[in-house]
Amino acid sequence: MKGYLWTGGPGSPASEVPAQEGKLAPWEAIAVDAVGNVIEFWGFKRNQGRVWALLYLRGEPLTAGEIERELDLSKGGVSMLLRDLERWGVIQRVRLPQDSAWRYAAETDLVRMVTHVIEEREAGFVARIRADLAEARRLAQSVTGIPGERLARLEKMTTLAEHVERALRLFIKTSRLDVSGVLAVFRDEAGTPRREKR
Amino acid sequence: MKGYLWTGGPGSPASEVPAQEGKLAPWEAIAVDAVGNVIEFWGFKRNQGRVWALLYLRGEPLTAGEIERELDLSKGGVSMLLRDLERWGVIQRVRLPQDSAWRYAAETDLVRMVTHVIEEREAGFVARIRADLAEARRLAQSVTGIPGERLARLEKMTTLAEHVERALRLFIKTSRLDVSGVLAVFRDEAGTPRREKR
DNA sequence: GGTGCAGTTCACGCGGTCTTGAACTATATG
DNA sequence: CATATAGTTCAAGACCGCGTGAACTGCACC
Repeated sequence: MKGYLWTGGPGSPASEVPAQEGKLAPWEAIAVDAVGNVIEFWGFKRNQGRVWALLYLRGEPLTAGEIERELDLSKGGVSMLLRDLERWGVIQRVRLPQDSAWRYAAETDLVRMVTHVIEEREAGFVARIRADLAEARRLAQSVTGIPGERLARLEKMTTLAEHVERALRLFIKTSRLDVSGVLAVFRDEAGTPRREKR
Repeated sequence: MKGYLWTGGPGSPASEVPAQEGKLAPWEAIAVDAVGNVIEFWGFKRNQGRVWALLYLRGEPLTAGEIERELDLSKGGVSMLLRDLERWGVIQRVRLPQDSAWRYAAETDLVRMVTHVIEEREAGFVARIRADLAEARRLAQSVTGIPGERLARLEKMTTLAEHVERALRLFIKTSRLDVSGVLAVFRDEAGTPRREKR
């Protein structure tokens, strides 16, 4: 896709790194970006992942200013990112005794982290979907003349949502994710003639 | 994060549907949109989900033109959406004997569907991340003076990625997702003074 | 009170993605 | 072969989220 920074050819990659790299070691940069990519893939902001990764790798709490410099972000941006992360329960704000500025530390218990996030984000969303589907089902049932087969499909979707929601809630409580029952219900389909693949 | 755009609350979802809904029954519209939202949340296009949902609910294969009308999409858009879905193995293109146009049918085996998608999308992505982290680890080890504690954290991240990748691959093979070993490794952390929430 | 630094908020612009619509190709039908 | 209909491709534009940077608040210390 983008590739207009490679005009120099494969010759000398490291020598002409744009400007100041802040202070990030190369290995840190790679790791931080990798996490950023995962997180983005998950539907969060890339930089949220990068900030968390930096804090996690460093181990010790950093100030907003340090993060700003290390990751080359703007002041305002860091502020918002940190606030988001704090709300997710993914970092913690700590005040060192003699220091005048806040510092931020990554939550290191990944299980707790994932639990938290699912609780605040996924669960609510899934519940919402489940409700919508239930509503659709209710409406559909109140109308005559709908082929039972279609209703069945709609019901299948609702129960899928219900199962997922249940599995998530259970995961939040027990930290154990069990999806065995979720998809089992749907192992292929009875009643519809299998189509041949083209 | 994204998600505050969907239709109204459970109160009046169907009442103020924009303009002409084509021919979609209200309950269909709700269900279709619900799926669209899920799919969008998952990182696909909203309309990909809507198209699949429509086909799934209808049961019988539809033509591109019908989809276009039902969901009020453009011709070109439908064409691309269908092609995407077909590549994912999420719908199938069928040619009815006497009909001159292609028709499209939803894959009804949800397990196979999810397997497919994970295979093409997630697995490759996770592998990529794993490789990046491994690279970072390699680089970090070749440099002296890095606190062992930091290396340990980096290693933790890599093994997490490895475990996830393994779990996914296993899921593709067996249709059984087992994450018990994935997060267990990370149950909290020794060495860092945890405590006090803000 | 004044100076300086930490942190927050927000309008704006950039960049990316999705959809459209029109031009084009392919395929059937008389 | 001519015509119509189905399907594809792609450039242009609409749309939307993100990060920036500047203005602002709050706080500490002199």
